[in-house]
Amino acid sequence: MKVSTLGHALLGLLSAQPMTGYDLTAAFDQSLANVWSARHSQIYPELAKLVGAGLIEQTEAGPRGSKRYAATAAGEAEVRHWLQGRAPGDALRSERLLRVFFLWMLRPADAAAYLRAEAVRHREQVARYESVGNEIPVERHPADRWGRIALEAGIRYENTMAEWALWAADEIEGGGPVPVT
Amino acid sequence: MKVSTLGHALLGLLSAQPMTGYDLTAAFDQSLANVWSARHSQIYPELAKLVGAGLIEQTEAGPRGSKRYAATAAGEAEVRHWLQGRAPGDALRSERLLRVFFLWMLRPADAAAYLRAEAVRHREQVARYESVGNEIPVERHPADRWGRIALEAGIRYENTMAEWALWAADEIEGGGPVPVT
DNA sequence: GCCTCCATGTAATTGGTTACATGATTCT
DNA sequence: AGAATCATGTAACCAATTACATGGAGGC
Repeated sequence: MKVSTLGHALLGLLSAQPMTGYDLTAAFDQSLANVWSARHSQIYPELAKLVGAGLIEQTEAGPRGSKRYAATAAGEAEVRHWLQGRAPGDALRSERLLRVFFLWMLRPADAAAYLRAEAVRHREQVARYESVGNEIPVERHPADRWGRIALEAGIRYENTMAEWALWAADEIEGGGPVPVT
Repeated sequence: MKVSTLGHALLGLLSAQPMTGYDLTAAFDQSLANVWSARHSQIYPELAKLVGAGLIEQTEAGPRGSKRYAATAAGEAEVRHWLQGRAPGDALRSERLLRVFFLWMLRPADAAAYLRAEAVRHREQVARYESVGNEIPVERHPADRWGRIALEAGIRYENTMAEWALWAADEIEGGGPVPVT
């Protein structure tokens, strides 16, 4: 059975604690949203597949027809195996960065304005991340610690991009036509 | 007519100079590969759609049945419009970063090893980017300059992630159990 | 009674990758 | 003659988003 990235993410979450599809959807909307996203319409069918593969099992049936799942031993083993296998190349796919390749089509002042607006957006994201970080004071589960570490990656990434955007804007607007060599 | 991101990328490339589908495929394999990727199987149908929408036109028929396209005035206008519209949120979707959330399932030493290996991979990518940068000495088209600027973003990004990964590894291995507060 | 949140599912469509398929030109 | 490269296309499949659809439980 081949398990998708979404499948591995669900298995990882369900290895920390049993959850319903609804809870999992919320997890993807909150902490996980910044590295991987998924809608409930993708999650529910994936849960059914994982049950079929014996990687998770339903542990409880609650009110409103809710179903709580937990990872089986096989499921946890699958996550560990995934974590130790080769990670993909993961070339970043960014429409925002793609646009940069075509900024020569705008007047330099407009291109610089675009970049400065980008810097602002990246800084705003830093602020959002930092407020997320402040709202999780206590660590209940070891997983929380890793959430913080991933958050730090996000903060550093956004700060780097903000700095880059300002540098690029100056490069274009201030720097004169073309500094060959 | 709604134009996809791929469509805009093709329009942008064809605004710089007329090219064949083969040439465009090569462009996506080289410089553009780091921000957006596309295979020929996606490019050829998209070109047909853009012709249908009047955004590009075939300017020349070469040997081996090759077809050269250029952006029309409407096509160039569409790119400029796209560049000035709102860029999407573009939350980074990274399987490599997703894994970090589940590293609590490994022994700390294994988790740290994973992160140090990540740092190495990011540094390797920096080296690759830098050699790409050295291989484009002269700027023929204004677009080349923007390619360099985008490349700089890639270099800064990879360096940031390498530093973060080393920091995280130390945090886990050296830092003791849990630094609450 | 009404609104909000909890809770689960399916269908349609788009975007993207992998695989299948073919053939012409150029270089050695 | 054979290999590499140029060149274009289609089909099948997978991943992901948006829209459709339904209903129960709890709070006001």
